[in-house]
This record gives sequence, C-alpha cells and structure tokens, in this order.
Amino acid sequence: MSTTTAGCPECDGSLKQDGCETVCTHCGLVVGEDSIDRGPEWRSFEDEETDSARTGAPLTRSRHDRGLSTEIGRSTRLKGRKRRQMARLRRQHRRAQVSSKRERNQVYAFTEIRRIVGSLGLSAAIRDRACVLFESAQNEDLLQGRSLEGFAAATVYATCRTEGVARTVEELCRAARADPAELRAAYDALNRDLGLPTGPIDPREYVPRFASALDLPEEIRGRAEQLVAEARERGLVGGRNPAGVAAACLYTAAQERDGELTQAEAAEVADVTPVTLRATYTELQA
DNA sequence: ACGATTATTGCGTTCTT
DNA sequence: AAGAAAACAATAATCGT
Repeated sequence: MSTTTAGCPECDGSLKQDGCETVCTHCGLVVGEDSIDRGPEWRSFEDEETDSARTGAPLTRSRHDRGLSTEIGRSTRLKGRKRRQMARLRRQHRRAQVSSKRERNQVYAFTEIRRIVGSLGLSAAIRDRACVLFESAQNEDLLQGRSLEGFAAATVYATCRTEGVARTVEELCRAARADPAELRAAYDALNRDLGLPTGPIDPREYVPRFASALDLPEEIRGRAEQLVAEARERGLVGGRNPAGVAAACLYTAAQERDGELTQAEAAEVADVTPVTLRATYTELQA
C-alpha cells in the first residue's frame, strides 16, 4: 500500500488525510492503511471462539454474567461490628461487580467494534465515534436485555449513517457477530433514547461502492447517480429500500450502455432481490 | 397495530446462443 | 431448440410509522 495520487479506488471520490490513514470523503473507505487492527489496549478474540459455539463465556449475548455472579449472603447470627463489617463487604462487592461488568462489556464491545470497522475498511474516525456512542448507550443503561454484539454492530451502523457513508444492515451483520434482529433492537434503542441525527439514507451513498463491486466503468456510475436524482424528483425514493433504488439505477445505467449487467448481479451487491430492483426499475422506465 | 414494501417461490414468456 | 434472463403473480415476512 503506498501513494495515493489519484482518487479513491472504490468510487473516485476525493481523498482526505485523516491521522495516519487516507480516507475517501465519499464512501468512507480507508485507502492508505492495511485493515489489520493492531491496537495496543485490547486483546484480540480473533483466534479462539470464532463465530458459533461461544461456549458459556461470560461475554456471550445479553446476559453476560448469567449464573456466574456471586453474592455475599446475610446472616442473622452476626451482631454488632461483625454485622456492619459484612454489610460493608457486601456493598463493596456489589460495586466492584457492576463496575467490572461494565468494564468487561466495554472491552468486549470496543474490540468488536474495532474488528468490524477493520473488516469493512472504515476509518478510525468512524471507529472512535462508534466507541463513544457505545459509551453513551452504557450510560443510558441501554444494554439491559440486548446483546452486546448487537450494540457493537449498531453503533458502527449508526455512525456510518450519520457520517454519510452508509452500509447496509446486511453488510454490517456479515462483518459483525450479530444478526439483523439484534442490530435492529440495539439501533432502535439508540435512536429512541439517544436521539441520533439520522435522516433517511440517500441511495446515492451506495452507488459508488456498488458500482466498484460490480466493476462498472466510471461512466455508468455517474449516470446511475444522475438517475438517483431523477428518481427522487419523481418520488420513487420515498419509502423504499435505498439500496434497492441504488441497484435499480445502476442497472438502468448499465442497460443504457451495453446491457452487460444482469438484474440478479446488481441486486446481489445491494443485498436485495431482483424483484425489488425491478420495482423501481420499471417505474423508472415509465 | 397498521398499511406499504420486500422476500420468496413458482411459472409462462422473451431473448440469446 | 435449449438455457438464461426478465416479467408476472400470490403469499409470507418485514418495515416504517
């Protein structure tokens, strides 16, 4: 990896230097740095416990400490000084427990966030903001009953959206150890209790990335973006899956040229079905 | 909880080779 | 003629509000 004189390899957007890395201002892709994350402070979970079979670790899913916490019981036999001493012990034990629980969660979530961000090739700025967001969620007690993995995924997802470099829920879930339901549960909680400044996603945000995933020439990409604008004019964007709209515009643009691109291919990179693509495609034709 | 959008599946049609 | 791609239809699932 070296010099970056031209534009972003993904979308030809302009590049911006951000700390030690080079980031595309358009699609948020990190260009000038390898995606292996070797941050100092957190241990890596890469090797052990890959995906399935997270055997009984305290950090799995929502109930991180199910059955594993200890309590100091009360005894009626104790009197006076001994009794007060036990009460104090109990108090301290509880406090140590919650604070370490919080810490463990944070370590795990941050590690997970870093992993996701690295695997999606996103910037350090995104990563940091996602971490901050997670802390806010912790402060608001949003984690109760929801999965940590979901929050890790959701914070990255939310940050991408607010930064205008949106990824689809499917992309996030593929990179994260969470499914769409978990991500959504967490994301909804963030939105509701933290009031994220997230508007609807502009389909154009997806075009450059999808275009490059499909190896489409610059010309088609530009035309597709034009078509997105046109679709918006005609009210074909509202209420629809923006990724589907982006795929439809890409397909239409390719069709106008050589017709080498199939609906199925375009639909696949957008994580939608051909039927969905067709819905806006036919509208666009009319 | 509701209405609209999307996924899924299956099938007759059109286009390409 | 055969195979792929696009279109259409019906129902189930999911989304946005």
